[in-house]
Amino acid sequence: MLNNSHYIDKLRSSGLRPTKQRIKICEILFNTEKTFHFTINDLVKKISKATNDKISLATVYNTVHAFKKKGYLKEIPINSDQSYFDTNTSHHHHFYDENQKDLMDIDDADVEPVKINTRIPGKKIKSVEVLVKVEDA
Amino acid sequence: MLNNSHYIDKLRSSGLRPTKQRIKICEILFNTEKTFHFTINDLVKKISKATNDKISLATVYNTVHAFKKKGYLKEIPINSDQSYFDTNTSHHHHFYDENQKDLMDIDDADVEPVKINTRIPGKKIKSVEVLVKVEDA
DNA sequence: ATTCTACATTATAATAGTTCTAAACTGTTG
DNA sequence: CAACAGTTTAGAACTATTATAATGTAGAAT
Repeated sequence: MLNNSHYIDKLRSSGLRPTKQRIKICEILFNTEKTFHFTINDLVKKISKATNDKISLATVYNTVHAFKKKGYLKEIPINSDQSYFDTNTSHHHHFYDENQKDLMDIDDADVEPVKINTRIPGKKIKSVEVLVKVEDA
Repeated sequence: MLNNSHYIDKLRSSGLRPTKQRIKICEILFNTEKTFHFTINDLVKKISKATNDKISLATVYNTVHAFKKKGYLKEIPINSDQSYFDTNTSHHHHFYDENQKDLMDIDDADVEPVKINTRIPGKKIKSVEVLVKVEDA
């Protein structure tokens, strides 16, 4: 509950009303040194640890989608039974450990830029995402 | 309904009993020149077009998972409300058109090999998959 | 400050994809 | 052919997510 004015400004400037639920979720998602990955379920757990006032599940979904739309979160393409989100919105790719079901960033310096030498007429590239699946050696 | 003995052998040799349901699904998935992408729902529709004896939804799921496990199908990592499968099990990447919700192969010759210059200790790379999201230009 | 209004939150219901269950069925082996 | 393990099946159950509609609230206008 340090300095929320930053989040309030951020929310307001992107056209989102700074409600106490959104501010709390900002604190949980963005008050850390390190970025991290989470599912909605993870986030709900973090929220209930962090506060006594519970936030409705619908609001959690709404907020995560709103933040994704505003570019504060990225969704990671992975086939899983649930969606994964990333607080690291800079360009980078992922390792996915199928044994531990663990998702890790790959430092962008460790991936050669992916060149796609073909295009689809009338379409432009929106993103290029690499998922490296790993397993026990 | 051409020559099923091929599928029967294939199934038997991978430890799957060649039931009429599995053979029918093999015909639908593998009797084509071109490989293709499908969801479970797509497959169910194809089946009901192709045969009068309906196959239970549970069997479709079971069979697709069995075929995936045996390496006859690949699942494509994409966040969608449903799972996408690919009868093309060779190495290649995908375009995903978010407007049309259309998934397309990228010819492997059109993608520079993706170099990952880092490793996770104790893990080996199982696959490297590139998903190129496109949108209306 | 009070009122107004559009935006947010909420509990709950609804939906959709997928998995589970347990009974009936069938391919294979002896 | 008998026996058994693997398979299919319908339907129930489960899970993640979205929709609904009533209530609440932030910010602007008065």
